[in-house]
Amino acid sequence: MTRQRRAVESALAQAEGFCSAQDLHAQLRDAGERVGLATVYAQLRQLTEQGRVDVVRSDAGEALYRQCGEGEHHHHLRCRQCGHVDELHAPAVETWAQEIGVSSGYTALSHSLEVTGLCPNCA
Amino acid sequence: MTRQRRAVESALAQAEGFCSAQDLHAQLRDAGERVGLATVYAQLRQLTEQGRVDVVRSDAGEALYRQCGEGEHHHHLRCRQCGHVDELHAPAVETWAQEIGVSSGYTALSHSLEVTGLCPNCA
DNA sequence: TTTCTAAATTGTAACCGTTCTCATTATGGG
DNA sequence: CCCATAATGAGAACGGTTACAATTTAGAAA
Repeated sequence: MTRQRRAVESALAQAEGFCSAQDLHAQLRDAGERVGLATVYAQLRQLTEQGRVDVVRSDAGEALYRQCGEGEHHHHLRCRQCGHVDELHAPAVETWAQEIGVSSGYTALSHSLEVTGLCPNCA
Repeated sequence: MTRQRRAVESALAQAEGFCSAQDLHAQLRDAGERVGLATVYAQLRQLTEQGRVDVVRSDAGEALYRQCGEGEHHHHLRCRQCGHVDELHAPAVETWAQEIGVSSGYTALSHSLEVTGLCPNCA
């Protein structure tokens, strides 16, 4: 348990929702914590392997990280054309994902869902 | 409508499920079609903008493409530890995603869903 | 506390998928 | 057939991520 490890976890906890490794690195630098970028990546990989953070990929291909079990979980309805994003809440999908995983013997379940289309303005 | 355009569309149609730009490029090369990698990317971008193909990101950050409206649509249950993937079929989620999009005025709807966890072997 | 060893850290270089550049080639209307 | 316009594509550039190796650090043992 090193100073850097604590710093990364703390930065993740402070961040709301998903943020990239480089965001975290910049945030730590701004906060005066000297942590190497390679270390941020290493910590994030460990945390991911332990199932303590979720990873999704942005459209740009960047990896975005979020602490598991944290606040509001929701999904996105995104326009392919203009990039506009609405939030979706779908309790039925939450329970479905949980149950389908459990029934296959999986644990530490998480999921990601995105609906894409053309919004009224772009159609 | 160029020879290369037809070749890319044809390769996409032949491919089952998602495949990467580089896969398509290799497939075309093997089939004797001379198409530049940059052209494959350009075509895929156009097709994506038109909503004729879906894009998802693999865990490695590669963009994977799939023709819209094509055959079997399904989702994945993936183990975070060993990478094992099971296919999921979820008619209820399909219709939910469709309806939620339509009710927001969206058209040309598509969606992606992935459930992750630790499989029985890795738990 | 001091010493020691294995593990963590980190700057830099490499990697790889993707995008950009721009000279070349092809298309299709007139 | 000609020409203006757009598409093509080899190679360079780019950006996020990972590998590497030298240095530093944590934590146990003495």
